[in-house]
Order: sequence, then structure tokens, then C-alpha cells
Amino acid sequence: MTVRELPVLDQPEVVACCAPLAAEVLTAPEADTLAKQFAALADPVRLRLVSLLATDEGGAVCACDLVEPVGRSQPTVSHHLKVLVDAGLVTSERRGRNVWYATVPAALEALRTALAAR
Amino acid sequence: MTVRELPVLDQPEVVACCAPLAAEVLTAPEADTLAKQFAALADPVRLRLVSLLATDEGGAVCACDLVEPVGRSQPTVSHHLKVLVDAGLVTSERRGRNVWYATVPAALEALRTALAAR
DNA sequence: GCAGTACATTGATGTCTGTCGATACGAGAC
DNA sequence: GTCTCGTATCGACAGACATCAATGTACTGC
Repeated sequence: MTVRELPVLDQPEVVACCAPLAAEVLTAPEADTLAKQFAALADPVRLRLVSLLATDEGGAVCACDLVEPVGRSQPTVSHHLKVLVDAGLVTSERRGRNVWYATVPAALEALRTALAAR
Repeated sequence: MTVRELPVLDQPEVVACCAPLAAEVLTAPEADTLAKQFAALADPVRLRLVSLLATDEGGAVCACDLVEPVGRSQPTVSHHLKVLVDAGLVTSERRGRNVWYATVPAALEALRTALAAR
């Protein structure tokens, strides 16, 4: 039999977390969730990866086209992409031998909301 | 003569960094700058501090009122506040024996802009 | 089946970061 | 001046993280 992963966690449901920081004081769990998402953006390599994905006309980019632009080894880029996917900021999709990555606009928008003024 | 600090660096000029991630691909230096600001928000304690400052009616909060709400030692809170100030997200002002902290709305707005869609 | 390509995972290493106790500094009160 | 209170800095430690070489896994083509 072929081993298949459970579909349950296929799409991260990490999208919207919190009301704006300035609306009411964050609870500790809310702060934890938000901090993890900001942590995913707190690395220059990951920011450039997100930027590469977000600026792409087609909306998705092959992993093979992400290694050279950021100037890191293939395993390092793969690691960073995983961090972004785990944070729910990016999705991945296998197409044949390649894996294509794309941003999750709703997730970035949720972070914008968290930073909004009162 | 009374010693006065130089006005040059009084207000951190770290405010606006970059065009939206989705507008054009970040350069490495831009990514570095942005990453530092997101890193300042990538900690639950600091997020709660920012939230405490941002939700305050008066717009500024005494350091003495920030220790208990976040449940960390006074040195730890002082450290986190320094990180936020260094990132340009928060300002500090001495008033007598106390130090008052406030958010820098323009800095948070700049981060929102960076996250904006195309 | 086998070989080759594309990506992920593992393991090791050096660096960064959050935390706290102890201590220093600055400002007001006396 | 001294004392006290509020805040910042120092030093140490443990845990987290970025990085890469080596290796594993999944897919395609033959």
C-alpha cells in the first residue's frame, strides 16, 4: 500500500489571529501566535523569498528558481521555505519533479490588520 | 553647564524602509532592515508591551506599569523595551524618576505598508 | 527494473537571544 | 552630602536558530 499523509493538516489554518494590537491588549496565547508569524518574517532570506513569490506575475515560483536569487545553499532555502509554510504565510504544491511555492495573501493581510492603528 | 544629549539621534529615523514586498523584490540591505523590525515583533513579551502601549488612552505608559502585566523580571522587561526602541517602534522619555514609553505609529504603519499587496 | 533530477531531512557547528540575579546609574527627597 | 526608588546594564546560562555537507526520498524517463 502506498503511504499517504493525512489531509487534515494539508492547508494551514493559521491565517487570522488577532484583533489589532492597538484595539485591546493581547492575551498571552494571542501574542504567542502572532510572534510566531512575525518570527517567520524576521529573517532577511525569508523576506526575500516572500518578496520573490509576491512579485511574481504567475503567483507561484518553482523552488528551483529560488535558490540562486537568495544566495544560500539548496538545503538552507528548503529550510526557510518550510518555516514560511509552517507559519501559514506560504503554500507549496508539487508539480511533477518540482515544487511550486506561492504566498498566502490572506495571511499577510492578517498581519497588516494586527499592526493597524486604533 | 547642563549636559544635554545631541538632538541628532533623539528620534530614530528607522521609520520607513521599503516598498511593499509585493511591489518589487527586496534588495539584501532592505531585507536586513525589515527583518530587524519584524524581529523586534517576533517575541510574545514584546508584542504584549507594544499592545499595552498602543491601547493606552494617554498614549504613553510608565515603565513601572509594564513589568507586572507581562510577568517577567524588571531587567527582562527593560531589555525588551530597549529592543523595541532600537528598532524604532517605541520611544522613551524620562520624567523625573520614571521613564515613559510610547509607540511610534509611523513605524508600525511602515511595516503595514511593507506587507501590503500589489 | 535502473539512472538521473529535484527537493527534503539529518546531523553538526557556531551564533544569537531570552531570562534572571547582581549591580550600577540617575533623579528626587531629606 | 546620604538614602531611597526606578530603571538600565552586566554576566552567565540554556535554549533556539541559520548554515552547510551528506544523505534520503520522490518523481520522470528509459
